[in-house]
Amino acid sequence: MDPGTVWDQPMQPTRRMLIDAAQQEILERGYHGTSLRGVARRSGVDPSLVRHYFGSKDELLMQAVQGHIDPVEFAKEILRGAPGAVGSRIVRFMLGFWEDPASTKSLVRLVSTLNSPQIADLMKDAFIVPFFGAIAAEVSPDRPELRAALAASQMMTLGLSRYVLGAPTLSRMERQELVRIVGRSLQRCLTGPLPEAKDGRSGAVAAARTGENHG
Amino acid sequence: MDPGTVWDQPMQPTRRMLIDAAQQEILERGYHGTSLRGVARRSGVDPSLVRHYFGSKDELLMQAVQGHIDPVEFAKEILRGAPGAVGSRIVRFMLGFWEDPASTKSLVRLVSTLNSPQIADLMKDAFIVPFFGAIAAEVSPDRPELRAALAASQMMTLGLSRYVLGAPTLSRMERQELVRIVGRSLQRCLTGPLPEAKDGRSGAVAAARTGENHG
DNA sequence: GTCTATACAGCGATAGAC
DNA sequence: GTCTATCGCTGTATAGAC
Repeated sequence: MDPGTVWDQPMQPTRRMLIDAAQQEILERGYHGTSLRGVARRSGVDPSLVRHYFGSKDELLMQAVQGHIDPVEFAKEILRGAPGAVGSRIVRFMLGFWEDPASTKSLVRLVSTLNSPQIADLMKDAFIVPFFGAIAAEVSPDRPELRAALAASQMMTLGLSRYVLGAPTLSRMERQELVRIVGRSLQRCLTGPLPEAKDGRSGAVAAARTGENHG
Repeated sequence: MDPGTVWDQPMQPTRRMLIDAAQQEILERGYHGTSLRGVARRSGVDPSLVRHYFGSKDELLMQAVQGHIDPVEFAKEILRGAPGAVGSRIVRFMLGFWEDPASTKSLVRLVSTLNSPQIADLMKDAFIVPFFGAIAAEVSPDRPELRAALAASQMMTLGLSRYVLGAPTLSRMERQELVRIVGRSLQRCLTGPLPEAKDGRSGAVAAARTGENHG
């Protein structure tokens, strides 16, 4: 349960330095406030060098945000333990992920998600969908894709509200209470019963279910 | 339940034209892709005129996004009806808000929220907190601020996932099914029992509302 | 008040020299 | 690999016309 080790892997020192600088810049100035020139300035190199390494601003920032995550590996961690407490474990894991004092990278991710639809797509495809998908596929009795989507929604907004936007109530809540409350809600999303359609729409539900195709 | 009428109120025609142009630009090019010069170009005026009216780009975009909303008025609409179905009514209302074909303004708001922390703050303070706060204050038996925060989280991410990011599952779900599923979850947030602390900290004014919830 | 003209520093991108 | 020069674009600022 130590996300930090997964992201960092050897790369050329200059490249590494530029990415670190970019992460700092994103945190301090926001995604769009970060410039190639600023990253170069902070690193003490020429702006064109940044472009030489990354080709474009977007590519630099994508790499600064992406890191190297294996969501399925994380999902396996979560799935080790009682299925009835998977909600709590997800919340605990994500809080640890975001609050990891050893690195600012997880917050870079959150901040960037808010600032750029591109990065949001990246987060979605590279982490959120496979992570929650793997968990729901294992523990959810029916319509796992729907349950994964709902659970992912809750966790993403929890992170954004608490760490980025600073929504008053969620920011002040203690970790333990969050785990309890959000964990329970998540658990219901994943393994609780889904509300049933009241009229004769079960056909539509069944169709939606079989026709579900992530694209 | 017609959000559109609340936003529009008389203002100088040039100002109005510029704001409309800004909203279009935001929708087409994204928040940061929108420029004073682009708005001026679209409106056929000099870029400096835009600055004369709004002072800065941020101010223009804030006004283009803000409109004139009275969240408490909306909350009153929601509160008219059975308290046990307030969750469904919120979802139905918000979906109508976002999908209103008569105007693109609600989507401008969503898109902008994703793109700029400033706008996100505005949305939070001017709409989300008072809207959900007013509802929770009326229907939630205990800790209404916490319940409002949780409910707001769910709705915001539903909107972002469905309309902006295009998360696969949530985007394809039918309106009716969303109302049912998310509505029920919202209802639980607002009026259901909260999980109790093990050290007995939060006296979850228990029982009372066992009819609607317990997923 | 309403509007235009001009100048400025900064940005991302590109081409090419060493 | 590293750097210089240059392009068109941006937001901002000031001066001034009607």
